[in-house]
Amino acid sequence: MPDVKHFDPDVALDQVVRLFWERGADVTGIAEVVQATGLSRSSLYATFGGKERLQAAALRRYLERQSRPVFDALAADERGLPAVTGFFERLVAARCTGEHARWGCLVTNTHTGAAREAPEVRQVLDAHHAALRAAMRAALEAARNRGQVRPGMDLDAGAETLALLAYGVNLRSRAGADAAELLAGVRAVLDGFTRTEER
Amino acid sequence: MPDVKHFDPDVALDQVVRLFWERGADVTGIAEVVQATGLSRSSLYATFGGKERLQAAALRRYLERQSRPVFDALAADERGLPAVTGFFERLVAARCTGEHARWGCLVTNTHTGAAREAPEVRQVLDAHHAALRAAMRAALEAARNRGQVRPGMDLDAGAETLALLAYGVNLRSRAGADAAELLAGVRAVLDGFTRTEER
DNA sequence: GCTAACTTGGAATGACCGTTCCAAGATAGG
DNA sequence: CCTATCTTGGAACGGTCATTCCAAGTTAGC
Repeated sequence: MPDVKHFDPDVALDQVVRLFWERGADVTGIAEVVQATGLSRSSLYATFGGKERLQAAALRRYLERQSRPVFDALAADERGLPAVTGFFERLVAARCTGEHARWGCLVTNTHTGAAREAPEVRQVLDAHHAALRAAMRAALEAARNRGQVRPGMDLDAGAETLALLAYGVNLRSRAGADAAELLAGVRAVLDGFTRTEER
Repeated sequence: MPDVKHFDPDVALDQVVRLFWERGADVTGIAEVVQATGLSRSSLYATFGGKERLQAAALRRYLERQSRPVFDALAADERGLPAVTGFFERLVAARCTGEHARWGCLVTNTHTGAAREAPEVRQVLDAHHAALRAAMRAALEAARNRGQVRPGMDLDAGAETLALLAYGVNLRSRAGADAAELLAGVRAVLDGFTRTEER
């Protein structure tokens, strides 16, 4: 017989994601969350718990809605190195232009924040890293099967490299890095991974 | 005929650097700075100005005292790729063990913080990136002169790569990344840069 | 030892922090 | 329509934020 929620928690969480992503969770007060979502403090706390739990929820949402689809597409892409190149080209474009320009990546940003040590948060950071690495690894495997990759290459190490590179791109983009420079940095790695005929 | 300072501003700033580095500038209150330095609020504000100017000063200090010496040593190292390898080995060791373990890099951490858009701060971030890239570029040049590098490589792009990689290492280390994985990621890049005989 | 110039400790400021609480409102089953 | 149960708006909480201010203390030149 109870009353029912007067709002959609899913929509609200998406708005929180945008807020934390653009402004940074640490420097965003509950008052701003209230304003952005239109919820009252009561509803917020009743639905999501305190700020730390809200931040963890937003982070999980970001991973599922923003990162995961891209990772899955990369892992399923059979083209090999061109798939990796495409991934980074889209990444740099998204980080430097469009509606999310200079927002960086919420997961990357969280690495340096205050919540980084909270278990609920750390778990998402690690899950993100594992998923990114796995996708890179899958793409590199496809590349090797197509003979695109230099002989004897360690695919696990290469996947870690590409993941670290993505973090670097995300980080620098938030501080205004030049898109062309980021792309050049990406290209140099992939050139090094590529099998060369003459040499 | 005035009174003279009862403390050494240089020592105080070093203590602030440690505090901001370990805990994060955004979440560190002035009260903590007062406690760590032993100064009074009056002396703090009279000497360094407000928090934003203090943060910029600490960042400059970090760049000069922590980063610059390492960058200079790298740039002056004539060994080529082994110099780069050594740089990253020491970096990973410093980030994952010892008294600064899991602190990350103050400059890297600042990329995602609230002060990242303040001109005084942005300037240091850019200076850091330029110095790091230049040092990497110098090391790669030495490597090419010694025939260690694969033919036709773009040294500027390679330097950007290595800089981005360093940011990735710094970032992930602050969230507890495994040293061995980080080193593997580094190795894969350098292997790709290396000239190979047979192939 | 006097005084002008500066520093220092510490109280006070108003704004904002995350969180709690409660009275009033809304809902659905009986 | 009634009532048990949940939601909602909004006030209120104690704490902390960065910053300011001032009276008291300290110094160096005269």
